[in-house]
Amino acid sequence: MSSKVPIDQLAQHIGEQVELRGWLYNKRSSGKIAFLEVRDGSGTVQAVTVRGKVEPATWEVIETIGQESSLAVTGTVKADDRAPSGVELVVEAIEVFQAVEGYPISPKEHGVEFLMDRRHLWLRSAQQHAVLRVRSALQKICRDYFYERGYVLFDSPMLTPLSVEGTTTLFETDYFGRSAFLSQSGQLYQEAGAMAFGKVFCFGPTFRAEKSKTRRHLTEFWMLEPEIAYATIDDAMDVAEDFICTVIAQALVECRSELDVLERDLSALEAVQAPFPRLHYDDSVKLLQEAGEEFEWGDDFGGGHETLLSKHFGKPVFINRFPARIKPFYMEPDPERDDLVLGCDLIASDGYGEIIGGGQRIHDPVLLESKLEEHGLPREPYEWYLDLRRYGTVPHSGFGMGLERLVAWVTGRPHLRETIPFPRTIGRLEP
RNA sequence: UCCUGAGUAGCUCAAUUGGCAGAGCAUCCGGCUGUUAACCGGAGGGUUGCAGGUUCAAGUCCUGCCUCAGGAGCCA
Repeated sequence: MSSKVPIDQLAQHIGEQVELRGWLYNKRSSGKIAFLEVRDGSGTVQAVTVRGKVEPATWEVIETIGQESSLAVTGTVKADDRAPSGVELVVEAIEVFQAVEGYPISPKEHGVEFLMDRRHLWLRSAQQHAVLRVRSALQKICRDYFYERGYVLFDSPMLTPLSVEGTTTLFETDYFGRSAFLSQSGQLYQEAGAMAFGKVFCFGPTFRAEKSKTRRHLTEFWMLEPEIAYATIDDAMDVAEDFICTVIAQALVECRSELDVLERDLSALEAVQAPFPRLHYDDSVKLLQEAGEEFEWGDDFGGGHETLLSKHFGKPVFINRFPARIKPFYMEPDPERDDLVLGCDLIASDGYGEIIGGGQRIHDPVLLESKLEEHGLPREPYEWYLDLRRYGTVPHSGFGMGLERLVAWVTGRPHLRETIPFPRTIGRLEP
């Protein structure tokens, strides 16, 4: 009786008879010998068959089945240097669940639109498979980081009656005759959580109806948002720095085989070591101007500026103290400069752009009320938010990290659409 | 919304100055006992994105439209 063993465990079963259940990834045949590349979700392995050493019916099956046929293969595990993974399976029997003909995605090159239209199948390809495994691992690493440090997972709602950052475009939906919005950030609710639990975080999807058409944007993306009571902007930067260093270091260990498949240059990730430079906004303006960029004080960074700053330092860099007028209403003013707020962005290395945005929130109720008014926001929907300042207010800080940008950075993918199973972009809602 | 580029076989692409629409892969047939996106021989496969125009002749030139890409704006 053969045992069922996942492909990534085969090396521990050399000499044993096992049964694999999976799909045909590719096939090479040479008249009297055939090589079936079989995948089962955990990995791929080469199964070898020699004509005359299996039943004629089995050989007939091998000759005719196409890519992505579902099958169970029984055979003996053998170590062989000629096999791509160092291990191969000597076939004794094959059971075909479905013989497939005409699988659309061949092992050759394809265009973006063709692949995106078949995203539900593209996921099976080795590289896409590796990227999404890294995404899965990173989500666990991120959650564990905060669980292990006393944070409480505190889920923010997806449906909200208000916009967090007044200016941004929101997806509007009908809510039993009222208007509701898909959340663009869980932060405001995290502030309520921080006042209840001290340290909280949320990790879920967020939505932006921006008409962005670049490799750095999705309309639905996942954001991790910690919020900490009795914390300043410098505390927030300390947490963000340690968090990123820990996550990258752990990913280098846990995702090594996936990063090999993706041919990621590991030295770029190994360079992610604390401390990260903390650049005052004023100094970033000077730096960009000295580099010959057309950048005025008060401008926000574009993709090119972020790339330039991260290349200059060769590691992630914080920019902090931003002009108040380019940041949302809830940012705490800089006590030393009333035209600045205590906001910070973390720019990833390798040109992957802003992966964290955060800062210190206003804790004074009177100041918060005046900022709401300044930004032209209605007071009524924010009454509960003002309550947080009326009853036991404290200085508090937090940040938001875009998961897809982290995954793109770690895996070295150039485009965010490959870092989530089914990306949502302007112009694409299917599949 | 703006700018730039692309659209030719199922897929990825070529086609000189406007002059017979091609290749590789995939598919089908045949060959090969160690292949690594296997290889070798053969076959089938086209309304050149759509509509109009110029010309003896348009994949190629002109006008309009559609779709896609990635950059700007906006942002994680």
